[in-house]
Amino acid sequence: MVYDYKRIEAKWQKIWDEKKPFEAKQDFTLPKYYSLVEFPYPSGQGLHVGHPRPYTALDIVSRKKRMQGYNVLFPMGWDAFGLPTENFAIKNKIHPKIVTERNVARFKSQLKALGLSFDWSREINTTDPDYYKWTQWIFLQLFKEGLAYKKEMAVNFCTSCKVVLANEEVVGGVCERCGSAVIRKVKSQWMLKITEYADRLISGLDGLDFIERVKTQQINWIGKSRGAEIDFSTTEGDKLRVYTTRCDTLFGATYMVIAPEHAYVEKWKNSISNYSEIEEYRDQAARKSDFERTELVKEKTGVEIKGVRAINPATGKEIPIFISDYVLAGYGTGAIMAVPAHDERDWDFAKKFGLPIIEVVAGGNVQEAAFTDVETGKLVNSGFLDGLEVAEAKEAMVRFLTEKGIGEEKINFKLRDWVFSRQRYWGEPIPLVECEKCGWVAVPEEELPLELPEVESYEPTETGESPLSLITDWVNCKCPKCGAAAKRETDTMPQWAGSSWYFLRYCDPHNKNELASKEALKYWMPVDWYNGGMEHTTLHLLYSRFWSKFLYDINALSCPEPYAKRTSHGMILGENGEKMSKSRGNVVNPDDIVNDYGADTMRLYEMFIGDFEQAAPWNPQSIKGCKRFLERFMNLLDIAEGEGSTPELEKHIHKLIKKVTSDIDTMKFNTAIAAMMTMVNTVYEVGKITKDELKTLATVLSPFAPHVAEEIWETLGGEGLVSITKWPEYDESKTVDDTVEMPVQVCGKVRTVLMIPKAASKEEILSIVYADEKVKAATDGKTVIKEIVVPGKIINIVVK
RNA sequence: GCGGGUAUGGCGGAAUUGGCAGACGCGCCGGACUUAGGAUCCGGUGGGCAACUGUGCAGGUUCGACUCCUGUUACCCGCACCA
Repeated sequence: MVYDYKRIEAKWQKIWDEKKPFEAKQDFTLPKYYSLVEFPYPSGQGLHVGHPRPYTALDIVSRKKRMQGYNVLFPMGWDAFGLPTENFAIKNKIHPKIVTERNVARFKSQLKALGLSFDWSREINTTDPDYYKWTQWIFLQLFKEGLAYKKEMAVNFCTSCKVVLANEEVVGGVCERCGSAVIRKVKSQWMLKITEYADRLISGLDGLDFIERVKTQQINWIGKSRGAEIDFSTTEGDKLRVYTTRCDTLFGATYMVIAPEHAYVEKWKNSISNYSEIEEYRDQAARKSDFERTELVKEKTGVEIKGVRAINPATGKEIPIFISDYVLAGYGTGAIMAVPAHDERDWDFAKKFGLPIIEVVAGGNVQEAAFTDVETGKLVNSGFLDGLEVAEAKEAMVRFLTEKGIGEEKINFKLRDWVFSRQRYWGEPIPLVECEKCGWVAVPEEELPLELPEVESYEPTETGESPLSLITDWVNCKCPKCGAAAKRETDTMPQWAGSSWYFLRYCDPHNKNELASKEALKYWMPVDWYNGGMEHTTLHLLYSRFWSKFLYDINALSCPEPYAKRTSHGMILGENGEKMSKSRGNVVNPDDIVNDYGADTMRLYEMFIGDFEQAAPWNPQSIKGCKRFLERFMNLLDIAEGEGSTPELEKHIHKLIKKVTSDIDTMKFNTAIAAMMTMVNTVYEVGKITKDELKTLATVLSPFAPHVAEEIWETLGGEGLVSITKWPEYDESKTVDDTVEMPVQVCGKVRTVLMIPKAASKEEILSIVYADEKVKAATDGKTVIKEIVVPGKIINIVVK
């Protein structure tokens, strides 16, 4: 039989389209399973072979769950707002809506060609006003609950393009497009108080089935730390407040550092004798991002503030104050007490500026390197703390600070609030109006969606404002509260907004009155299995958990955590082992693979390429192995005869079903396929198989290579579609062998392998072992010291 | 720099979680069929003639270590306005 994949795939894709076997049922009494993959950004380049990896994986999971009797929701949609589309629109003077439509059509046809079992009746698009109506609605609820606020924030601004740039568009400190200098310009931005949920975003992880590295990365990103805030008095009379996690080392604080943006720089202006020097340093620092500041730690920079000094409240000594960009304005109080003996960054700085290093925790040589161990050291040179362990000293210091009224215990988070404004066109308009009398007022809910107005040009304005600010008809409006003349917010939302709740919309995508009905949400949520890239761990995953928790708090959602299980796939790299990218010229287009080998081979290869969680390079040579396997599988039709079972195959088939069933659940798709390959090889060795058995094999194959499986199933006269037939069960007793191969070691070296009855006792095993010639040869004339027998595994005889 | 990962034949990877290292596939070598083979089928394939030796590197624990511990090197991902 010729494997005509083009004919087979077209045929079955058409049948699936017509019979719609993959649509989720609206019957809320059935056991449900919600599997989710991250919806793509429909870029102009189309799909590359990295996309189908997670899609195929969860398609396999979904197909198997469906066959196991679950009502499965496996939806797909488009995260279509964003920069590349907007930049393309600017360059080519095409409406981003048109660009999006075009890209979506391309993506969809590419996905369809892969035979993925998505429920296309629930397709969503974040740029659809019927969708973003609810994105805006959620924002308004956040606003009403006081979780949205305005704050002055620094943005990247290209002086030549006159455009606010995304961090990604700033390369090496200059504008990616024109190469001009990028400055940090302060703008008033909408912020969302995700920090208010910081604790719950940590504790909520507890019962969840997330892979461990996702949990730890989220916890570290939120960065909860227990420390203290301490007031240092200054020669100016003000108190300078610092945050520290090591208040036990207060006696060793020999200088202080404040962030360049710290408000006191301005406040102390008249007392600072070297103000111009300070000012210059501040301007320099403004040109660096937080990342660059902390990255280039090799050489610390800073300037002493001359004319103002601080007093260490523990020692009573006067100490100098510096400004330096290794202290970030956004973390803690924007000021630190520097303890060079016990902090590496302070140590580097102190060495460079010749500042005193005083040891206060014994255990290292602080003139050589900072001693940061908190487990072993004891306090010294620290008055009332001397002799205490670090943990005890922290407690004692907090008590001391509280009693004296110069400080207190303080919990801090690294997590920062979410900057929610973008000075761009292609995003959801922020539905707020600014009225001179009433301040910021929400657009009434019945006026949602607040649609994007048509503009002439998508280019941001000279001043960096969003292009919406030029549409005066749109900007000028009446205050919904008092009716006076007012102006609309012209910033739009970041792309993260639409993706922070899309999984809720899939539950009830055509609902006109709610973001989704309560019943649908209650039935489908939480998502049972969410797979996505590791790169989304700290932003998208936290943002969407934050929104879900908020919606739970306002009773719009009945579960506090949106995802019961989260896994992550590895990247597919180019042939050269590097990340696939247009600029590297190593991108592989799935269309070519589908065309040359067929979708089933493509799917199989993507799953066989390696450990699902690990990155793997693409290898065009290896693909044919998967195609050969499918051909050999199909050719079994030529030898399949009769009903019932073949004795030589029975055990193998039960083992196979067991292995594939559990391998899908544990994402070991590669070994599941290897087991199927071995099975086919075994059938050819045995030389016969019944039609019933081949039908079972086709059922097991069907989640992986659904088109071929349907074709085999139909040829054998199977009833209906194999895609929704019952997943086969296995008999545990038929998966165990009565005799096992056991390696026999002498002094840890394998000397022979013996067949041992499974039920044999230790004595019986040993009598078989000692009867063996090779064992005799290896132990002859030596004394047996120890005999280790691990039933079913290994025998080790230690001799002298 | 900070946070999270990874390292096994020529290549992708497997190893029941402390028990035969290299399953399965690619590639390669040999053979069959053939006018032909970049098709198919059959056999072989970590290194070494061998004793042996091999899981990034250096130690350690153990009857036994790819797996656990200590140290070390290299590479990959993220770092908040890319998605």
